[in-house]
Amino acid sequence: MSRRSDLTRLEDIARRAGVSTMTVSRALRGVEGVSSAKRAEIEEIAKALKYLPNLPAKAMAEANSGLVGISFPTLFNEVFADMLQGMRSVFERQSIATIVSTSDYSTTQELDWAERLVAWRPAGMVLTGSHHADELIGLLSGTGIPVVEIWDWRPDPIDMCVGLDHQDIGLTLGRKLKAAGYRAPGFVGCPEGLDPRAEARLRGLMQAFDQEIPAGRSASRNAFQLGYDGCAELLSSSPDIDLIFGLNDHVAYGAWMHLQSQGINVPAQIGLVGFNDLGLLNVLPVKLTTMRTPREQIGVLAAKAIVARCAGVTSPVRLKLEAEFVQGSTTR
Amino acid sequence: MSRRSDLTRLEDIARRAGVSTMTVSRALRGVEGVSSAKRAEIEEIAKALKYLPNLPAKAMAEANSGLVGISFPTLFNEVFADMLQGMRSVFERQSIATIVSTSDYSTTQELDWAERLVAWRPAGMVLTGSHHADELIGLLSGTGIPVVEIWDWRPDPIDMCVGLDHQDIGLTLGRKLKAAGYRAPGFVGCPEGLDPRAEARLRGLMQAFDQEIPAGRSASRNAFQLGYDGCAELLSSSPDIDLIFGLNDHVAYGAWMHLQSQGINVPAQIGLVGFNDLGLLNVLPVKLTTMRTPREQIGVLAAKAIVARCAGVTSPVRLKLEAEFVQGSTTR
DNA sequence: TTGTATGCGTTATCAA
DNA sequence: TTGATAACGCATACAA
Repeated sequence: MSRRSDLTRLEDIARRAGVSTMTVSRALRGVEGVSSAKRAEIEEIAKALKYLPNLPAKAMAEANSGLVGISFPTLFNEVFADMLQGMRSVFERQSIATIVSTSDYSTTQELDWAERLVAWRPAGMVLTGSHHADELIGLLSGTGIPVVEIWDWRPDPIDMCVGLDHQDIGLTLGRKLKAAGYRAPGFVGCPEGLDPRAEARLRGLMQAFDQEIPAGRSASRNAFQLGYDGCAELLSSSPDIDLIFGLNDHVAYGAWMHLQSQGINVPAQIGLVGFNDLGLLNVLPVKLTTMRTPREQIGVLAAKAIVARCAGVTSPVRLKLEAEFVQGSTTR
Repeated sequence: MSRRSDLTRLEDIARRAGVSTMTVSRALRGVEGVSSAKRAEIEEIAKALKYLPNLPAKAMAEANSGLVGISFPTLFNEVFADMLQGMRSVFERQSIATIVSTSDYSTTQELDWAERLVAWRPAGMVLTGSHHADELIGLLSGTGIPVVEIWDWRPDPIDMCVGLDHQDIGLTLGRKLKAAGYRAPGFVGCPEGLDPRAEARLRGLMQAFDQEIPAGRSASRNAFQLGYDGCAELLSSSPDIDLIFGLNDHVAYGAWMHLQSQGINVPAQIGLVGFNDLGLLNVLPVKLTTMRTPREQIGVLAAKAIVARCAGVTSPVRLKLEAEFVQGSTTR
């Protein structure tokens, strides 16, 4: 295997233009200090030779690859896909490539990924949530890599954070529904240690209703199914509830399908509430009561925080965004 | 900004171990030609010093970053997320990082991404479908980068391909339903040039029924909504249909919701067919008739093809996989 | 405005 | 089995 690739290098352009490699480098990077005549000529030659920069070489010279790593629990969830979309819209404009990974809600997997990522000397990294393996801090400290934790907000992030205070949102939602007269809430799709955000929301909800946190099963790959089955279980174990909280919209959707199949009237007999305000809900014959979360915005702001840091801005970004109560027809 | 990072380098380990950098390099890579005593000592020191390889430097020295680029039309579609999952399961085992991009069904965007990717000197790239910008071939030719086109099968891929013959699948499906006695099919979510696979399936279906290809709107971000609205339109424009093909399961799902809302009995009055056999369908009170596509398997095989090529295997992979007819209760 | 010398961390090559 | 040297392609630092 030959060591040199046959792709055009700065040196090839330099030879053709009769200048030094450095002049070409400066010209193509848009750095000051190149006469506009030379710059134009160099750009033309570069285009003719179909020059593509050697990014690994650039990364090595700069001790920074310019890559950004992003870790999500899963991509089988529109919530994370939305945040990813938001980040991409910013990163693409800057020609920043992203290395996306999924951790399956495992801090160990997240840590493994982080180690492999650091080996790439990334320009930044984005983590979902605020629960991480202990070793992660040690790994990151001293590297100077900008880190943004998203989705979760907390006062003392590793570096920066852009997200929601899920417990507070749960509390707000719970109070709203308590004020609407609901007294006996049930929960479908309760987390069991996998999803800390869902747990935090649940804590807030319970606080509003002065209840214990129920045990339950977590939202797995098929949240619809979980909602459907979970609703059936809930109705048989707690027949006197007057309100059902779904862990998220998907779960609530599944629960709604089950309530329909049982001929239970929503909201007359039982109220139903989701979380996130996902687009898929538009197809429900009824509008689900839920909380709208600014997912794409979170992605945009997180990406901008990293871009700004790379540009030298050192402000400590800690953004707590709000969720909006969406009154649907599944609650009174 | 300091140029040298403060992370451990091979040289640091070499100094501590009293050997040369090359010996450390060989030892940590598992290359033959290092005494087991030295190897053990070096590995220990590397661990103590928390050595993480400098991958950009490695990439430059080898003229190959080891990264794999993957392009999808979108990630807001479980189909692509499934294929991604399959690829990841293979690449993660090999510690191969992936740069994933979405093209929004635009060959121009795909081309832009490909250019940026080639600049990374990737070990391979995966493209969705067989429709690409003309310039893409020129860009890739001579680079030696292994390319796999997935989802679509075709006899003459750029390099390798792993996918389905969508037209043939449409034909099979259409014949099956014609044999079941259906005569007047309608289509919801017809593509308009965006999704060539959907068009190919549609051609196959139409061929089975000897009909013209209908005009229509493509599946956008919210396929449920499209199915719901599209079904309404279809019923008013073609009241005498006896069968509805959804562009995919999501669309069919939306259509089903609309049929329910209109009190139309499925399959007694109208049959309904989807495509893909997605997990979300488990929550439907009825099992949808559809075609099951081996999405994760496609991903796994595509990734393995790239890994094999990197290992020196030169076999021309061209895999046509089959889809399986799933008889549900939405057709007779 | 332009060029020269040097370094980035790793691997290939060849010599010992 | 080990080491010295050169090279990968680009950017920084400094000189002209």
